[in-house]
Amino acid sequence: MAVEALSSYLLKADDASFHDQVYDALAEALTEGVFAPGQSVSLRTLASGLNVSPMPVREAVRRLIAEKALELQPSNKRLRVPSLSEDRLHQLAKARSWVEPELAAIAAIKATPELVDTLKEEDDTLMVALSKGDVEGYMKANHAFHFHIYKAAHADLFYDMARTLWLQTGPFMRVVFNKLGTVQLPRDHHQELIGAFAARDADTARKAMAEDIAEGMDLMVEAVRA
Amino acid sequence: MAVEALSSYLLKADDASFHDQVYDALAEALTEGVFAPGQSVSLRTLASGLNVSPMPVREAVRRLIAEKALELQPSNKRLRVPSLSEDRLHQLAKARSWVEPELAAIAAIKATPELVDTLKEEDDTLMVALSKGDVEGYMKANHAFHFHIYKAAHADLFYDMARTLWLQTGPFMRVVFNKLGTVQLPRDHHQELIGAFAARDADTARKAMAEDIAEGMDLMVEAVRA
DNA sequence: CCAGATGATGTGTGATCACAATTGCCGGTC
DNA sequence: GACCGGCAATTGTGATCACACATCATCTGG
Repeated sequence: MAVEALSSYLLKADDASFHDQVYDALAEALTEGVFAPGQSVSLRTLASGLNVSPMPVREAVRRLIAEKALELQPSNKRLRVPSLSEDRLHQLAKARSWVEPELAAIAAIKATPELVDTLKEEDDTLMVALSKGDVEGYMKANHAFHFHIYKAAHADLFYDMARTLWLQTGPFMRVVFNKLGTVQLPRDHHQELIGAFAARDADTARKAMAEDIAEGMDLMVEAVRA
Repeated sequence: MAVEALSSYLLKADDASFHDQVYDALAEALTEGVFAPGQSVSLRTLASGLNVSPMPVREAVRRLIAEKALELQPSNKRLRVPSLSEDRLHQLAKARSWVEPELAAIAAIKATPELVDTLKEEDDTLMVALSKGDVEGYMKANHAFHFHIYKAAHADLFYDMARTLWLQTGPFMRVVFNKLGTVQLPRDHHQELIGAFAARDADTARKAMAEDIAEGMDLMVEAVRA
């Protein structure tokens, strides 16, 4: 994977420290599947790719390791992107199937018309990407759709759990979606979700989100098995 | 809190890197409530308390921040132990009430006679501590009891979620228990759990664990509210 | 006697150097 | 041509230094 392209993920925010910026950049890159599962990376390579010294990268990476978005190979002590086992995928699916519906339910209660509008927009851009076969655009829009909801729940701990879970799911999501193509991508239950938020119906939101995730993860389990 | 006493938490394991040892030491100290909520700490202080340079402490602390066991004050950018809000406590309670019963259910299916024996022993030492009014002993034994179960589930992701949640619950658990004294400490549902593991009954294990946690967390919510 | 300025101390952050271990490459041997 | 030994480059880790900023104490001026 082109490490040189990493610098484009660095957004200028002078108030934030370097390692925070580096963390954000790497987190986004991982979530969007820039890195392949099993790919090995190195502090110095990342550092030069991001035009910073290895120091802030070390701290950002340490955090990503804590979140299991990266790992140190036990033998080498060398850095790499985790390759996903079917067992771990199942655990991720289970965890996501609990956390994210929960967030959806909380958000539904607190839902505002503004949120509903935003979600409609995000869903539109998602549909456009879907029809154009744009995998990257689909992933970005889908990510945005979900996390606008989660953010609206104002439940920091759950939000962060969801963020971490996506961080771990990201690297091979890309692989799976590239293999499948957008044709087979699920239509999701986004309309159902939007309706639930408009009606502030927590139960429907929870159920719709649960099904949305279950379908998506089933797709990945199938793809990984092959 | 006496930072000098920190070195006793450092267990000699030459194969592990310094920052791992430092992390383990700080994690255990946090789980056992050595640090008070809201207490501010510093890299150099911790480093000298652990007889290492600030470098490995930085990485260990970075990881603990990622796990929300420590935090950087937004104003100062200074390090401190998070003080717990009632809202966050509720989220912790909800998360624990899902993850840990789940782990108990998985562990029950895989339970061995050895596990049951170990749990019986742990419960005995817990009862002894309880009768002696030994808060610290109670907390250690309770921790050991729960995590022997979770370990037996062999579900890394869930195990780590539980570990992180305890890390966050630790600092003020001590405060609450000190305030309450061992007299009011819940008898727990440990016997029920042991029975479920002996019978490899997942549903009973899940239910018993759920009640165990619910009661414990209710106690803390009450104490925090006061 | 007290308030506000000023210095000293402590803080997190980042860069750089040193080091042991591992990896990868290149040339030589069988 | 395949295999193996040895050297160079790369890796993560830890220590140390420099810096900007916040905090706290002290001192000065009113």
